[in-house]
Amino acid sequence: MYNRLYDHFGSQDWWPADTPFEIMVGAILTQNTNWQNVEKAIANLKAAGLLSFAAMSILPVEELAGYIRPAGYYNIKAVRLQNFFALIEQQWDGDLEYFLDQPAAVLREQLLSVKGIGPETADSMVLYAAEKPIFVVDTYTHRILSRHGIIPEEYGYFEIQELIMDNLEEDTRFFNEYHALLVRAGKHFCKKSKPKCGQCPLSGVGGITDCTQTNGYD
DNA sequence: CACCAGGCAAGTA
DNA sequence: TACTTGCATGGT
Repeated sequence: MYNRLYDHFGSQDWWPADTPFEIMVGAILTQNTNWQNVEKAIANLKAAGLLSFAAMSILPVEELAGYIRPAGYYNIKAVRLQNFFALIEQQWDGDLEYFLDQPAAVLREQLLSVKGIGPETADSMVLYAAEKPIFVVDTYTHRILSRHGIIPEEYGYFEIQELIMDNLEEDTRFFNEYHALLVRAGKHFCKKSKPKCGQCPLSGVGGITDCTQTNGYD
C-alpha cells in the first residue's frame, strides 16, 4: 500500500510547519478540523508575533481564542492549548527541547495526561515534533484499511497502531511519509460519502476489487 | 440546503 | 462498558 501511494502521490514532506512548537500547536488545532482552517489560525498567530511558547503561554484564554477562531472549536481548543502549555511550564520549566528529548513511550504518556490531548494528537507530536518512530492513526487510516479488508471495521486506535508497528519497520521517516500519504489518499479518494471510488491507487489491495464508482483524480 | 474536516471529553443508560 | 452529544468555523 505504501509503495502504491508513494508512486502515485510522491513525497508529502510533512509536517507543514517551521518549528516543533508550531507542529504541536497545529496538532491541537487540527482536531476534527480541515487543515485550511488551521492555516488561517496559525497565520493569525504569526502575524501577531505570538507563535512561540514564551508569548502564547502567557496569553489570556479569551485572547488566545480570538486568534485561533478560524480553526473552529476555538473556546475548547484555547483551553486545550493552555493545558498543554501548563505541562511544559510546570513540569519542564518551559523548555520544550528538553521535554521532547525523552523516550517516545514516556513522552506519549505525559502528553496523554493532558486534558484535550488524545491518542492521535499525542502521537502526531511524538512523530512529527519529537521525530520518534510511532505510527499515527487517524480516521482516514481506519477507513482506508477497513475498506480494503486489512482490518475489521470495529478495530480501535491502539489495535490498528499495534498491527502496523508489529509488522512494519519502525522508522521515523517511513511512519512520517506513510501517515501523510494515507491522509492524502483519504482526502482525494476515500471520502466518507463515497465508499467505492474505483480510481484510488489502492484499488485491488487486500483482494478488494469492487471499488468501481468514480470519484475523480486531483 | 446538507455534508465534511488530519478528535476529544463528558454525559447517558 | 457502549453509545451519544457538544464543540464551531469555513469550504464544497
